[in-house]
Amino acid sequence: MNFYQDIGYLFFGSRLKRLSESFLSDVNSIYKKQKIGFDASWFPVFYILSKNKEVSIRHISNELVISHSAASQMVSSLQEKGFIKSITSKKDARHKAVTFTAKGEKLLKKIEPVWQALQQAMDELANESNQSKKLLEALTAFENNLKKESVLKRVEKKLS
Amino acid sequence: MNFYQDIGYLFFGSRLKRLSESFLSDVNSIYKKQKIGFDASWFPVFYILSKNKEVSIRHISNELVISHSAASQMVSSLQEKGFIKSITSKKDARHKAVTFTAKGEKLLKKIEPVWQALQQAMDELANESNQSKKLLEALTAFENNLKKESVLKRVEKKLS
DNA sequence: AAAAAATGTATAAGTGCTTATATAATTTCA
DNA sequence: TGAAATTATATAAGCACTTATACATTTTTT
Repeated sequence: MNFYQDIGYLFFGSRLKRLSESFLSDVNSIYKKQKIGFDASWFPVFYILSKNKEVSIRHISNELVISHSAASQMVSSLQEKGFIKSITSKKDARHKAVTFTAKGEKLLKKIEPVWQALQQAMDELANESNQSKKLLEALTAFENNLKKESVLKRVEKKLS
Repeated sequence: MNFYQDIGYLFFGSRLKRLSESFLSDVNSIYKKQKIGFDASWFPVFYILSKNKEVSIRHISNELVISHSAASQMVSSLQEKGFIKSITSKKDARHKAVTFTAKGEKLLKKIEPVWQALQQAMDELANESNQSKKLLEALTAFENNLKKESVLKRVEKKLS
């Protein structure tokens, strides 16, 4: 049963997922403690709108590399809560022009200091050891290697 | 807007998740092409049962660091498909003793060569550059730093 | 030995994605 | 110009988790 030894990468996926979930849950605790009515899952859309006054749903889905459907659902949800509004574009009636409401802008101002603190904390965390400092770089390198040749092709070669 | 610059770790979670999903989807393509009726999501339970003849649901949830509920649902699903069986333990009636059926054992034999090939492919992938070689190590270091002091505490310090 | 706490399990409801499908608006091109 | 392809969106259904709840069994405490 030799091949079980280095099983690391076979459980890789769930390990990554777990890490990201505990991270998000921590971030939500921060908002709660600061008494800010914000949820970490809203971050991506708020972040994009903080940089672009007006975006389409397709733009959001492209930026976040999620399905259009997911982006559409995010926007619907934030719209129901009154943080953003979306109106059909004048120029191209297929597009929705998504923007902050006044309420959304106000919330953005409140959360920006938290993002800043979070950013600093993560930077420090990443610098605590040489290895974790390299995590983002390692991740990028790994992703790039995968682009060169997919897991699928790599395994097919072995099995044929 | 200086603090937006190095936003890397704020999108960290979704990036990890995406990588793990594309990995799992690739692995499923492999099973399909090899005409093996197996799904990547069954791997964790099959793997654990390949190492332990008999396990409890609680053991599965601990090993995989998922909720008991999730483990329970996995077992139910694999049981419905006829790959495993679970009977109430003689020694402690709270436990279920989960084991392979003959059908499950047979499938295990079929997938083991694929796991082996996958393992080799991932090892090679990890060795293609110094940086991606370090990915698992970097991940571990990062996790350990987080254990020392949570993101929550780190951010609270900054904000107070 | 009885009461309280801990442990193991199952199920319901919720979340945030996915794919599949449908519909409308625009662009391309024969 | 009209038909076909593309683009943007919304919604339904499914998936794999989660938390909350309930319940049975065992262990611990007094």
